[in-house]
Amino acid sequence: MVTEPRQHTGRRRNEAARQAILDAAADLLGQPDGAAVTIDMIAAAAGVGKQTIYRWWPSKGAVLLEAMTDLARASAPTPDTGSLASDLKTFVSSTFRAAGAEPAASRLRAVLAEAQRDAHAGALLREFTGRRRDELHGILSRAAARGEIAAGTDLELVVDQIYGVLWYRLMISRAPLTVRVAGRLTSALLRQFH
Amino acid sequence: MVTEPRQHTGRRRNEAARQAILDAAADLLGQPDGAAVTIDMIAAAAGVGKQTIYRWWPSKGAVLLEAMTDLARASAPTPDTGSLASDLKTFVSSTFRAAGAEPAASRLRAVLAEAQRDAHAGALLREFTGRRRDELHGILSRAAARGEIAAGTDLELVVDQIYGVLWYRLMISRAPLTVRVAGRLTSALLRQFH
Amino acid sequence: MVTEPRQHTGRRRNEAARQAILDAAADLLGQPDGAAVTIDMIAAAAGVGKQTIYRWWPSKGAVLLEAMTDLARASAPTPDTGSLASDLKTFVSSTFRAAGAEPAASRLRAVLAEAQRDAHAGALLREFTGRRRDELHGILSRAAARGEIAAGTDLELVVDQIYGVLWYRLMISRAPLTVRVAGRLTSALLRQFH
Amino acid sequence: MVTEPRQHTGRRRNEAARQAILDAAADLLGQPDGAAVTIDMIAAAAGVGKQTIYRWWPSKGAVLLEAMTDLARASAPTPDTGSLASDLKTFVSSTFRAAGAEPAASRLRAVLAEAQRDAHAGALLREFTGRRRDELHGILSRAAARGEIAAGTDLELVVDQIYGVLWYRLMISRAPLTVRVAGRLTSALLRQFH
DNA sequence: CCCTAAACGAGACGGTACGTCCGGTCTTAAT
DNA sequence: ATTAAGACCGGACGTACCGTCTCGTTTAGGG
Repeated sequence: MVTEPRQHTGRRRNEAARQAILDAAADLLGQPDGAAVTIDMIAAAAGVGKQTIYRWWPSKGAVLLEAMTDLARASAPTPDTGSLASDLKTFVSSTFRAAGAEPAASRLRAVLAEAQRDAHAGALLREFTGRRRDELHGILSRAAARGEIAAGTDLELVVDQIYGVLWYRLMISRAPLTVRVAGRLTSALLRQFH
Repeated sequence: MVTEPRQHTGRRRNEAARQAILDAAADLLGQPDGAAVTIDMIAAAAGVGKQTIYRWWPSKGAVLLEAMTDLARASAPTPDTGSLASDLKTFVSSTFRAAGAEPAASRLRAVLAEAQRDAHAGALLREFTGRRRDELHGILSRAAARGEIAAGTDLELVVDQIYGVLWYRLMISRAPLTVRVAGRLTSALLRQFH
Repeated sequence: MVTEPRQHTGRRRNEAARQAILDAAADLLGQPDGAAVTIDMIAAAAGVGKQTIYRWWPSKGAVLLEAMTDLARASAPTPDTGSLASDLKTFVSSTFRAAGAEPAASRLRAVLAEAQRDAHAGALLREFTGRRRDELHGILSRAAARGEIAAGTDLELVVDQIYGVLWYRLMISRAPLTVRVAGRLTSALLRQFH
Repeated sequence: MVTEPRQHTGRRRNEAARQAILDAAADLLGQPDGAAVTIDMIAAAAGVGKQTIYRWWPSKGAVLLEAMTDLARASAPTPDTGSLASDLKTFVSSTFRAAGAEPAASRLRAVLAEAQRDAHAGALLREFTGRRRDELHGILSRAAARGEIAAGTDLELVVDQIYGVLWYRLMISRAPLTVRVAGRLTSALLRQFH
């Protein structure tokens, strides 16, 4: 990736450089061969000095996590049709479809590995997944308020079941994450709520 | 760890050295601080040359996976009381308890990270988890044969939910993996089957 | 050898590190026990990463040769008294005395061995010895111009005879390289010139 | 090099294996690219276990030296025509011609380097060169007895000059070792004797 | 004729050095 | 003050080689 040189911005943070770093990181993370992403690769691809990265992020993992998070920000809004079955199916299907396809799947795998070794990345991953959990939890708690879920149900555990299946298939079994699977999982959970 | 020198075994593989390597790897993997395990550390702790490791394993990840697998071999037998509720509760509880406690949790985290970068480790992890899945699947399919689970239920997806919750809590949320959680998950799944 | 940390010099070569590497190499080369000098030893003694060595020199031999060359730079000036007998005796004596004594002798032995295996070292050794040959050749050609050496004498061969005796005694016979030997060789050569 | 398997010789040393080792070593030493010769290469080329080498030689250098020495054994006899000029010219010319041509030159270079690091090789090299010196010394001392060399001439130093030029050109300057050079050197030395 | 002892081919082993790679820190010169 | 550039230290990587070791096989030669 060759770009024309950026304008310097003097003593203010160069927003274009920040974006170039995140773009380069996201791009490299998505390589399907799962090759390791190094700081030098990111810096070279972004046309940036390494110090410019370390001035703003505490570690390589933090850059990767933020790059991944940024990509996922432009995601589908939480559905709210008033029906648990419909909202849940929509949410789970779109989540599985997005996470299961390349290059997102590669990115998630790389980022999870990074998070095991790098405390900053671990915290950012927890934050990222926390936001997603909150959306899902919102769907469930609204349904519970409507009486669609038996009182006393451990909603956190339901969330774990859904994201557990997602990450397990991504990281370990590499089984498919299709809309069909999302549908089956949703049906099973609805039975669980009776 | 200083030991007296091992006997050589001539041109045949030295089984004692093999075991020393796996023991050292297992030991280092269990360090609670999550420090990275290096090949040099394993070799030094085992009193072995690095080449002796690379002669028999294709990569560091392969050693770590085999060490972890060996540890887990001496695991609890699959329960078979004739009651799904009882068998499932027993299995999930003991699995969660074992995986959630140190030093196993640290080992699993390190090994999962390694498996994302190292194809050999990935294959061995899939093999290892596959054996555990098979046991659980056995419990479920016996219950299905007895009519305790509705025909047409996707048993693989049930297994995914259980191990998904396990790995998700280990890797990402670091939420506890207690017997209490195992009980709630078991109850929820039983409701899925009706 | 523990020293306070060096100043960094940013993106320009750190001259202090360069000198520390050459000093360490020269120092290690002079060990009288003839122990092999390794890159790790040089790096450790210089307080430098190995990469800093390999960034600037193509091989271990190149470092050793440069270290040795640097040491020899501060050598005696070429004599020029107007008398061949006097100039030659002075030059040969001081050369033999310097090369035959420790730690120079150990250094020359190690460096010659390195030069047989390492093409870079070989080229540098040729360059180093070439400079010494030139000085000696200057003495001889000035004398030839004065008529002290018969026309048609192969001066290169005379130089070979002198340095040949030096290196042969250093490398192979380990016979002494004393002022007395230098005197005899000089006398023999003067007879040769008649 | 593939050969049919050798006959075992029971509890007596296998002479064929000894010769195969020396042949392989000599062959590998003569490789013009100056590539390093390893024990494993020798063993493989000779179809021999490494222990069979180390049972009979104390180090790699010792094998190489013996291989080289064996080759040189079939060398020209010492001339003795009764004339110093003739004998010396013959000896020096044939010596220079043999040592200066491939593959002997490569072998000598490799062996000299080995001798700097390996004490066994050093001793054997000294022994080998000593035998050659003795032959040359014989020529000179016979001439001295005939009065062709002035009394008091240091014959050892004459020998040093001849072998010094030889080894210096081999090891360092890589200047040619031709019959022409041998002739000039002989003439120069004869003038030393007057 | 059998039995023991030594030599052999093979190759695993412990250890050491190699040259490469990468993370995170530092400094310079330019903006 | 921020940037691009890239040198720097530390340390892990995977490979190569040395010299030692043990196996199982083969033969010689003494009982």
